[in-house]
Amino acid sequence: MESNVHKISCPDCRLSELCLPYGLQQKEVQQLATIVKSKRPIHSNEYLYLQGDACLNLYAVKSGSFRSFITDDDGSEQTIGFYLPGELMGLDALQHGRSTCTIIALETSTVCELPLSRLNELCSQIPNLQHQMMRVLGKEITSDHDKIIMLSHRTAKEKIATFLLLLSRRYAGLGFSSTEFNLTMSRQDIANFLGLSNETVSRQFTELNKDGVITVKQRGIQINNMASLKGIVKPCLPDDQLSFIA
Amino acid sequence: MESNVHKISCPDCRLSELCLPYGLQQKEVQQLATIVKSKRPIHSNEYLYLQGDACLNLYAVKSGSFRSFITDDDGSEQTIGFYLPGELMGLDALQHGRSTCTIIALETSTVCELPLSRLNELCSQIPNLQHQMMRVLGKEITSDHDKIIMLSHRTAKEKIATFLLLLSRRYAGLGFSSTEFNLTMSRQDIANFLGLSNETVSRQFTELNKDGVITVKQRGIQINNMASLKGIVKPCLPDDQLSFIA
DNA sequence: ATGATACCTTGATCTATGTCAATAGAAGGA
DNA sequence: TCCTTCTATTGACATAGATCAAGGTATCAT
Repeated sequence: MESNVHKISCPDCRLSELCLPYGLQQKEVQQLATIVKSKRPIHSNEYLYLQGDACLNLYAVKSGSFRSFITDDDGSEQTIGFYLPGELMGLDALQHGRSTCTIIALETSTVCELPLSRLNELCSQIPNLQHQMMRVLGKEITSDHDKIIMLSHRTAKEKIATFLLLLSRRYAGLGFSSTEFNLTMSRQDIANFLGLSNETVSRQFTELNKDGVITVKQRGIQINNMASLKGIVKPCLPDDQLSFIA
Repeated sequence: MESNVHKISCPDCRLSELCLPYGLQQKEVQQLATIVKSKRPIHSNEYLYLQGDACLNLYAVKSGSFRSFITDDDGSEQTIGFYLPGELMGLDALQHGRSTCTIIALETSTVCELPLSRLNELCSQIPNLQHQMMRVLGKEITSDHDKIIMLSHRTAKEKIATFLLLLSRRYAGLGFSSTEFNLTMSRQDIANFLGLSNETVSRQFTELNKDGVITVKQRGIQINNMASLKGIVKPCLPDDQLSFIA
């Protein structure tokens, strides 16, 4: 079973600037790498962990993408967020060591596992790492606040435009095209995430397509007019604050 | 100016079980107390800090209550949360040391100030404190997730019922009545927080009052039928998970 | 007390978005 | 390739809640 665990080298990882090692000195990154475990690939629709599971690790996305959602007692699901490479999952379990949501792979994906116990020890020894953890947690909180604003004060069109714009930025940050990408999640997932019906999501995509702002071919998205897209999003997001949605 | 800063004694504070000292040993609580500063009272409508301010402290509510909100570039406000005694403010600034929201007192209130630099040092020395910080941050995150669910998947009536139920629980946790309390925020604040218009909030209060579930006299709330109120809230909140809304 | 101001309630109407229903297109397995 | 299944689109209709407008009620300073 331990054959699934491989040696990891954060210093060589092309995501290290986006992930926990950010801001650490080379020596510190190497220390961090000693506690990181690589896991076997997780296939589409496989769970990373289930709501209620004991969860004593953080997980960094190495490749692929994930969706997190909370299941109500009545069985209904609420998508909380999507995760792309370099982003950290498992912060929801920090409170009680028990996950409060389920995380599922949207495509074949890989993750790095960081045991919280070891990570906490290391934080005591490496002030930079402690600071970086605080930054990451602070970012999660401000990103959640942005989601709260979006859900309560934006129209369907604004929500879709914001969603696309943020994906665009996140892909760009990963070195991919900011104007052409494939959605790894279904319309239903997007709808649920944005607090809309899937029909409304579909109609908004169609409209943006008709207006020439984007070209939609199923899950393939091409942004033709970035300025218009930004114009739809409320001016409350001054460009550099668009980093949310995790 | 330093006359505003008083010695503080966490070990004697009746809120210590709700606040950061929770789970710490007596000696550790005393260590924590050495870095805590008491501040002069903050009056109604005074700011604790403004969005964009450098903010290198956490603040614990000692008495009174606060509202936090984010202001868009177009000037519109979104209330993010309300804070009661024992709760921590300032977590939004952890990412960049700069606050992302404004916090305003809803009544004359007092706070304890914790410099982040000192707090981080102390976390390195006291593993229990480090864990408690993680728990607090984890709680903030799960509480934000609950807000996200509420905003995107609940009706106006469910939102109001949830809001009242959670206030009730928080007051109960503070040793106050769970069935009778005064709202310290306006209808407008509640509406904005829940993503509703103030008219809708007003109508929902009126309806709950007519149905005998609660008695509303302006800002005075009396819960007459706790069971009905819980019945309105979706079953997704299994009683002990109602601890959110900060 | 009195007036001014802010807050709250209530009613009438409008609209964005949800819901229901049917169709169409992709994807995957035999 | 064809059939099944899942996903996405489109249309018709219903409705929760927003908006607009008016009136009522506290609160507060003078």
